[in-house]
Amino acid sequence: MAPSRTLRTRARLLEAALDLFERQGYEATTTQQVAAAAGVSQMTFFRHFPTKESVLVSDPYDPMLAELVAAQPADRPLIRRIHDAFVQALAVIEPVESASARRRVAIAAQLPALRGALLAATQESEAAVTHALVATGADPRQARVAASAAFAATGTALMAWAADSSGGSLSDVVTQALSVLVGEERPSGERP
Amino acid sequence: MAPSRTLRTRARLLEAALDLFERQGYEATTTQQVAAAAGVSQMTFFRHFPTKESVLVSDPYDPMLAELVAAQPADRPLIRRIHDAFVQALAVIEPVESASARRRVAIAAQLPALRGALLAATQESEAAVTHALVATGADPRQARVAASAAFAATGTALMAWAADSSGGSLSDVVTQALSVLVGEERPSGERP
DNA sequence: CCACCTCATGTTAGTGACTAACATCTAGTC
DNA sequence: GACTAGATGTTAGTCACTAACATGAGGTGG
Repeated sequence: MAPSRTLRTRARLLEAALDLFERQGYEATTTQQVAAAAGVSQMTFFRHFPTKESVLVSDPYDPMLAELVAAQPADRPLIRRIHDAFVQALAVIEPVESASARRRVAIAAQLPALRGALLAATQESEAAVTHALVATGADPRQARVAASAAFAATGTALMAWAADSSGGSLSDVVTQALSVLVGEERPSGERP
Repeated sequence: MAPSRTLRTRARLLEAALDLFERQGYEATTTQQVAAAAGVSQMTFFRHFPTKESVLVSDPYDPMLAELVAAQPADRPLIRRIHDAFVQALAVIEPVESASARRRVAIAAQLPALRGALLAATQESEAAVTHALVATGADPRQARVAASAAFAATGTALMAWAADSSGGSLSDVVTQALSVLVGEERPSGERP
């Protein structure tokens, strides 16, 4: 069963866009070129991706994240709950997305404007997590702050991960980043 | 001594832009209209503000922040140091900027794209703070994560502050936001 | 008071992201 | 082999932003 025409076109556009971005740079690549390389018109590009940026930033995992956050025991600190939910989410996401995600993040990490866009794009996810926390009785203001901090930390770590191709699994990097917030700060790892 | 022509034009543009944004919305306002309202050409607008967004997001305080961060005792946790530096910085910034800043943030808080832009704009400040921390011997990765988390939390709190005009001083809001990260989570405020 | 020099500004023309409206074409259905 | 819905094409336009060159106003030195 071949994927629907819509999905195939979208995949061709994504592939063409990543190729061109990597080869000639994001800014030097026009949406026209991407469309042409995928064999469609510019209009079709914009029907599949609302903006040029959106090729690099997509985040269909909000509902799962929110669920996982809500499932954490409510008596633990907010950031700890978010931390644990993220780690659980990564176990699911990593095997599927790791390849394409790294390409996208690596491209985005190079341009300040795109780094920002990537961070900005997490806002929906942030809202979802915040909502999940508030539903368990958390103070709304604190929940929002905790969520934004956690996403910022994760996003920052993600870009560092994509930039040094030195490796380390996605999970490891994110876990390390979040543990800075949870309060375990030590250059190496000994426990008092 | 009257301010230079450059500064006067910039001030007129800023005022005209805020007025129009508040009255007819950010997206519905074109840079042409802003320029016309300030009595200059569109070209002149872009000479004073590199982008339309930049009217709402400006951040000349990076150097001070970095200095204050560097001045914190190096044996304290990263986030605690950032927290203290922010509080000290606000004592200086608040009296000067509070009025215009609130207008700008209030406008930006309404549009998701602008909320993102505002968060994204803190990246230079983040870099500055990260650098200051690393200079004191902190682990670069941890420093970056801590800085991004702190700025995200602050930015989020800022937007909440500008949105509910219910008041509370800028310092209070930011302090509360950061204390979520420092690990003092309590709905209200009693101290153990 | 005039020539002069420097910048802020104006003008024009262009690129590129994105949108609206309407025409067309393709994939599966009956 | 028509039939219909959704994917695509075409065209024309708006708006943010840029490059090139022309003009204008301000203060300075003579």
